Amino acid sequence: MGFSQAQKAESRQRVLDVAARQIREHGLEALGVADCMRSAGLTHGAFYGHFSSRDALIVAALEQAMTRGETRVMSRATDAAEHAKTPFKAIADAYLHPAHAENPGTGCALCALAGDAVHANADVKALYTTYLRRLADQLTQAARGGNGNGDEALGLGVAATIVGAITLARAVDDPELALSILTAAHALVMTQEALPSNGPA
Amino acid sequence: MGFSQAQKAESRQRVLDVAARQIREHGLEALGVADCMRSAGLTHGAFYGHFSSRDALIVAALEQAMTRGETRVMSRATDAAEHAKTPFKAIADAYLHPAHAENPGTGCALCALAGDAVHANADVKALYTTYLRRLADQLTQAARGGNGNGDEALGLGVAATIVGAITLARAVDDPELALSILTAAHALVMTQEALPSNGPA
DNA sequence: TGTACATCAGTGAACGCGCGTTCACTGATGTAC
DNA sequence: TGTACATCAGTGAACGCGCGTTCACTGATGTAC
Repeated sequence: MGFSQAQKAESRQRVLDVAARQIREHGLEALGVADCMRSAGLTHGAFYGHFSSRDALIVAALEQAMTRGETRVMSRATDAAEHAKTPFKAIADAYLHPAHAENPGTGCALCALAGDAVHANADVKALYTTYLRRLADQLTQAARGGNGNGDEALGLGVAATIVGAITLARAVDDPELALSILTAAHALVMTQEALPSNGPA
Repeated sequence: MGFSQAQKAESRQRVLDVAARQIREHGLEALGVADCMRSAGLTHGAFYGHFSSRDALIVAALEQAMTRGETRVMSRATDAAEHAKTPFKAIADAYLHPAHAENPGTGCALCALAGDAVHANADVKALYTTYLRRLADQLTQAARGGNGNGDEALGLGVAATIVGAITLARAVDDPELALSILTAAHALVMTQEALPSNGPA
C-alpha cells in the first residue's frame, strides 16, 4: 500500500483508458464500475476517489474515446494520404477499413456509440454532437480540397454513411456481408468527391 | 378474474405490441419485464405464462418490430410513389423524413436497433442480418427499376446511409442539426439513383 | 336446467443476484521536530 | 540522522435497490353429470 500523488494520477489515467476502450467495445450501459477497476488493477472501493459517479466516468471516458479514436483514425488517414491518394480517399479508406470495424475498442467513438448516444443523458448527447460536427467539418474540407466554404451537407451525409456502415458491419453475423457493407459504403462515399459542389455559390 | 383462451392470445399480442414499441424507443437492454407487463395492463407475474424468458420476448418483439416497421415505412413509400415520384425517391423520402426520426417507436427497427444489435446475442444478430438483407434488396430494386440483376452494393450503401442518418439525427441534441443530417443523407442517397450501374455486366 | 369440479390466465409476495455506492480501516509516503 | 505523526490512495465488507424469475394462490370459464 501507500502511494504518491503521481501514482494517483496514473491510476486515474489507467481507469480512464480501460473505460474508454470498454465503452467502445461493449457500449455505455455495459460499463461496470467493478469490472473497470479490476481491469485497471484496482478494487472497486477506490473508484470514488477518482470519479464522483459512474456517470461522471462515462462522460470522461467518452471524451477520451472521442479524441483518441479520432486522432488514431485521422493519423492513419494522413499516413495513407502520403501515397498519392486524395485526403478524402485516405479518410474513407481508414474509416471503412475492415480493421476499423473489427476493433471498436481503439476506433472511432462516433461510430461505436451512435446507438448509445440516442438513449444517453444530456451530457453525453452534447459531447457526441460536438464531435460529430467536428468530423463532418473534416470530411467536408477533405472532399472539397482547400476551399472551406459552405456545403456542410456533404460532410454530414458522408458521416452518416460511415457511421451507418461501421455499425451495420458490426451488427451483422456474416463476415462476408460485413465486408460487402464496407465496400459498398466506400464506393458510395467516393462518388461524392468527384461531384460538383451543391453548396452556396 | 378468469379468462378465455382467446383472451390469452390477445394478452400476448398486447405485450408483444408494447415490447416492439419499447425496444425501438429505448433499446433492447432497456426493456423491462415488469414495465412491459404493466403497460399491457397486466402484472409481472403473468409474464412467464406467455414467454419463457426476457430474451425470448426480445426476439419475438424484434421480429414483430422488423415486420411492422418495415411495412409501415414501405406503405408510406408506396403511397408517396403514386405522386409521380420514382419508387427510389419515395423510399428515401419516407425513411429520411423527420417524422420517422422523431418516432422511433413506430419506425424502422433496423434504424432503431442497429447499435443494439452490435452487442446482442446470436439470435438477435441473425434476425437483424436477415432483415437488413431484405431492406438492401428492396433498395437495390427500387433504384434500378425492374431489372433485378446484380449490384447488391448499391442497396447496402444506401441502407448504411439511411441507418446512419436516422441514428445520428436521434443522437444529436440540436434539432436543426438533426434536420441537416436527414437532408444531407437524402441528397447523398439521391445521387445514386441517376448513376450508371457499377454491378456485374 | 342446475350443481360440482377441473382448468388455467392472472395475481402478488418473495427470492436471488448483480451492481452502484458507502465507509471504517490499512499502511506507505513524506513532513515536522 | 532518526523518530513520531498526519495524509491519503487503496482495500474489502456491507448496504440498498432494481429486476428477472419463481410459486402458492385466486377466481372466472366451461365441461360433466
